[in-house]
Amino acid sequence: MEIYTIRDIARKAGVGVSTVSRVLNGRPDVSETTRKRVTEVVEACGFVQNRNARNLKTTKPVFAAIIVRGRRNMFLSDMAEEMLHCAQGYKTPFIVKYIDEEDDEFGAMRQLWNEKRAGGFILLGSRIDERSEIVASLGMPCVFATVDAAGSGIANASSVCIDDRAAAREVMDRLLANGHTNVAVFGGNSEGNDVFARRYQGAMDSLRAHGVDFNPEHYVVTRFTLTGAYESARRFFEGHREITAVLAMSDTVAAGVIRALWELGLRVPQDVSVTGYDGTEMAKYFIPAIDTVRQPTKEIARESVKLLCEMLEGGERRDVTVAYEYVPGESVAACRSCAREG
Amino acid sequence: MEIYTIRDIARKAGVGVSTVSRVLNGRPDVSETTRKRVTEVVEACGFVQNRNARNLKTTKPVFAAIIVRGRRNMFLSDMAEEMLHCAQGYKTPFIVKYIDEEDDEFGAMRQLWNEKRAGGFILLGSRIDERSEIVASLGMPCVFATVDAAGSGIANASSVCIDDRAAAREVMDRLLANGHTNVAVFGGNSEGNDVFARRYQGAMDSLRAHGVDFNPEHYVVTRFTLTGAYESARRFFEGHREITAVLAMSDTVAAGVIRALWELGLRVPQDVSVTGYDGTEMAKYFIPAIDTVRQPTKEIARESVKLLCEMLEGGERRDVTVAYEYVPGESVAACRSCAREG
DNA sequence: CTGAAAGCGCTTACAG
DNA sequence: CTGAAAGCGCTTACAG
Repeated sequence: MEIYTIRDIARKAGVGVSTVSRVLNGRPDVSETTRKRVTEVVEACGFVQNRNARNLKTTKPVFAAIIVRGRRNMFLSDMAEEMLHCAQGYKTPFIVKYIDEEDDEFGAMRQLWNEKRAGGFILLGSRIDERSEIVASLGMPCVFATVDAAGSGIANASSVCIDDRAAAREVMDRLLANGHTNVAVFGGNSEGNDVFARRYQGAMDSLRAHGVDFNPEHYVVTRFTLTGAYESARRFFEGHREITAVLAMSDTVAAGVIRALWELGLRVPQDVSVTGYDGTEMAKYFIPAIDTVRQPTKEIARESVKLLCEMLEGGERRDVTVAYEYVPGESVAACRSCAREG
Repeated sequence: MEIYTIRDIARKAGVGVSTVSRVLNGRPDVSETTRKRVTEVVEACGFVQNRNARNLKTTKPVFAAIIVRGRRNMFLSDMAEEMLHCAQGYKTPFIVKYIDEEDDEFGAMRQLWNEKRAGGFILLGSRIDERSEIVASLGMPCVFATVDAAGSGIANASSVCIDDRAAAREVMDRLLANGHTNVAVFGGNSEGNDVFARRYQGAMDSLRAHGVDFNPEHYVVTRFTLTGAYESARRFFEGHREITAVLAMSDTVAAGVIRALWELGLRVPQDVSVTGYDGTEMAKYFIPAIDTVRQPTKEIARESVKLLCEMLEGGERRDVTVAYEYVPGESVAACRSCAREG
């Protein structure tokens, strides 16, 4: 099979290359006869446009790009899919760019921007730190999804998220209401100013409000995979049988923890209560179903797309908070070994 | 922030564009002084190459591309990652291209080939059907991973897979050995000649060998998601309480089925045994852990990469069969309601 | 409605 | 070791 260029097609159809280009791009200013002839040749040859040449030449940005960091994260991939779905209602075409967990989303933005392909970005699974200065320097509309950009001071960045601090506080409130005072928290790095830090703060808010002390040793930094969480939990519970509840910062982590407890002979929720976060399919179908905080995927997706399109047309940056929902599962129960309070 | 081109860098550094290009691509034929000067300017400007221009110009294929269809499939994404890892041992750079479950992997190949970017392909989550003619017509080395291309007649396609038919047969043998004669099979479309058909055949082989009849109603075509499997199972078990075991064609499907059974008050494995397929993390951490067939990810990845590189250097097509392994879990038990045989 | 020409940002012989 | 020039395959004013 040969590789045809637009010139080959033009020659075969007996027209100029500009005409072929017009047909290919569905421009209206081509006669029906010509269009038909060109189309036939294109199909007969199985011609495929070279996107590199196209993108090189097309200098005005025509895309909005959704950058997803961490392709293994179902919560994020589902969100991206949802965004693509919402985007159909707008004139701007959206593309999704998946990058590795360890890759640099800001570098990816740079690249896309440099190729004048993207006029705006939605960032999923990103965080706001020193490196996000690049967002400010690029100067084009960006939306951080599931991350709060309110205090970031980036003039061109909006954000859509739930109130993570309040959500984590509510989760801890519920554990405390069930009599659990020896709670371990499994999450990401709690320093900085990202979602994990916020959730950590929320959990601490709750404990503080109830006058319960928190032993820093009970904060476990874990990878956000089943295996990672499982191993962290196995290690942790060797020496911490006093714990009666675990607040995990993702459903995946919660599942890994539950399995580890199960192997240690501790039943959930009878012996230990465990909560998750995100509201994924997994939380719903795991046995026991995991109590979790549902981040409203569809709504975050819809708002993010809307916000970006607004900004693309000159709108101001905004920070949108959407409502989270505590979804009861089967993984939390009243503490049996604890003295009843109140 | 400005967009710089290679010309801008050349001007600022007081050299020609060719020299900048040489530095950028790490060519040896540049003096150290010049290299240093150029590098400094590049960094000061935060210059990023335009890949479109680069790829347009670079006409000889330099990549091997791994095309993964279905990004939600952990089994496949893990495999792709593993392949990338193995590829580091070879001179050919590999790239991964994720496409949607519903997208056309052959179209993606065409595009990549058309842009002269890829000199060879590994296909993950593909199938061999009429449309795979395009593979033959492209004529470049291809490897189907986890799919058997032995009978495909495609002269440029190798394959690496387990013996799916034998594996499914072994799974069914084990269920029969546990006394289960009323087994339902949850899988994909069993027609055609792809992995699902092979697994189906394997299951039937076993039943036939043991003289057990199979009611076609007990073959359930399901989506390969937790929700899809859950819903199929809920529907199916409404009217099929005679079933004492389920052979599912993926771990995800098995998990969805187990949850559905649980909600119907049927315990796994006490009331119903369930087997999965693939050997994923999920199977290991689910409660109960799911009996499954482990496809040796690392080995399939390694063999696929090796095979493609061989072919790229003129080697012949080959079909490699790697050993699968039945991984016992906690989801299969002897049938209680069945009359003991033998 | 149509075509010839310029140019997008690179790389790569080619000549020095 | 270095630079000027041609050209990758498109699109887009521009002129007819």
